[in-house]
Amino acid sequence: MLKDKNAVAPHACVDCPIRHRAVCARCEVDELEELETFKYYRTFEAGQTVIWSGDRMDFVGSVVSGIGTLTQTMEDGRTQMVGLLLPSDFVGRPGREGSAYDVVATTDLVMCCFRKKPFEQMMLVTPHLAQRLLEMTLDELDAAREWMLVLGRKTAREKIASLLSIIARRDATLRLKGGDGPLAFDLPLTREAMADYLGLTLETVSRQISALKRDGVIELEGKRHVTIPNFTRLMEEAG
Amino acid sequence: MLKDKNAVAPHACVDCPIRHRAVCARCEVDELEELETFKYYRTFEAGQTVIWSGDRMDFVGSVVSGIGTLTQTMEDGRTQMVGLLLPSDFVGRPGREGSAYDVVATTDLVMCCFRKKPFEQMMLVTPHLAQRLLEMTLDELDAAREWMLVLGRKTAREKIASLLSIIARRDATLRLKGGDGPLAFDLPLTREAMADYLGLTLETVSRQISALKRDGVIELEGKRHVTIPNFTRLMEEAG
DNA sequence: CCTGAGCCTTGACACAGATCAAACGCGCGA
DNA sequence: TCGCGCGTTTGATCTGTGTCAAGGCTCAGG
Repeated sequence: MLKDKNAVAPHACVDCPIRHRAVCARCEVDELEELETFKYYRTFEAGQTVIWSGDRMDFVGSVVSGIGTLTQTMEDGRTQMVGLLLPSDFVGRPGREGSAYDVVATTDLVMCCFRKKPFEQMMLVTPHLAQRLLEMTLDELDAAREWMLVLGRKTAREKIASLLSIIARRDATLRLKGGDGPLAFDLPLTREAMADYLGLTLETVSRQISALKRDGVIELEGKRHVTIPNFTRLMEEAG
Repeated sequence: MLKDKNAVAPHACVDCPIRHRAVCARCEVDELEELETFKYYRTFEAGQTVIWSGDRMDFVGSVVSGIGTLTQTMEDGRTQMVGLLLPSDFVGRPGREGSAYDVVATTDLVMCCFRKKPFEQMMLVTPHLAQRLLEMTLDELDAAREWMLVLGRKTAREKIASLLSIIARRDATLRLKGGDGPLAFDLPLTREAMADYLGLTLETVSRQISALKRDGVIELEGKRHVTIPNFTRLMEEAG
């Protein structure tokens, strides 16, 4: 687990893999240089908690690589995932002291962090930063509302199909291959994490995945590697 | 229903009831004057559709008075409400052609609209506007995520209690009375609309409201007027 | 006054998904 | 190599909520 903990050397922003999709996407080179004066990297191992809900946060930042989750928990332990953090996604809210959610690294995770104070000040005078953050926030709001439909109105089978199609689509765009042959990817989430995302129990998740496999909608190799022979079929199953 | 259709004379922004909470909240007087050059009012009767999902939208705007809803519908008719529009809430997304949701007036509704093109251009050069919109969008995102927990993990009874406490709290802040005696308000939604918000059927909503009444958590006068004898108790029921 | 249309309530029953329980399989450390 | 732990699968049963159906209340219009 420790093997490549230090493999991620801090890079210059201009070489950053998320350069054109993160909050800094619209920044000019001189603005990037300013950002770099208060930027630092942090790495987390799979399973580690990045921040606890309510904890003071003195940074904001972007996911560079790996996958994280945003979850809310009730006193009695019921938990609901409210966001999936993928490379280029933004964490933290300018103008707020604490975190509203638990943030957990699902896989090994690298984050590009900015000290909050200077970031907030730079936002006030750098429209490129504020504009991009607004755009990203509006996209996240759309995604959250899409997810409300899934949570409120879809059946367990449709929920699983929805999740798979979202992961498949993201994966396809990340790898930017236009070829529409059978899609294949590794599930980045455990059955339990999927259950938390979908408002189900892990047993139901397992059963519905088995059912989709039995019905030929998906193929499984091991527990995690999924291939989608017919994406249209999957979309129909998702509603 | 037509009685006060024209009672809402266009007002000057400086006298606007939502002056300090809407998207224009941070604008200076000269900025308000610029906004007024491309602003107009529209009124809708209860039940009327403001925009259909997918329709081209040539304006953005704020709710001045009344209540509206944002809903998504699946082909087979299942619908999920994804947002409640209260006075000062913003409708529409700068930089997008069509509406992503159905927007419906639940009560008679007055909207302050801005032609989209000039609004977008003004946003680019007016940080006060963009900053405030970012802040409002972040708040909406938090509300949506809060709602995801309700939809995914709460029981029918908890869902109803959550909805009632949200409406009660908003109502209390709108009327700005610090007094914490028994709260009372009129439900602005039909049972069916509540069901759409909560991911339930209208029968279940009706049953759970009856149960909360039977258990003394709420009191009902007619079908719509609710009083909360003990707000803490209601919060406990909401989880 | 009657009538009909919305909206709401209540009951009986069915079923999707939760809960409880057992066992599998794979990887890792001893 | 064994054995343990974690993630997963599968089975049996229970239960909360959906579905279908009937009837009530209230208000507007004839």
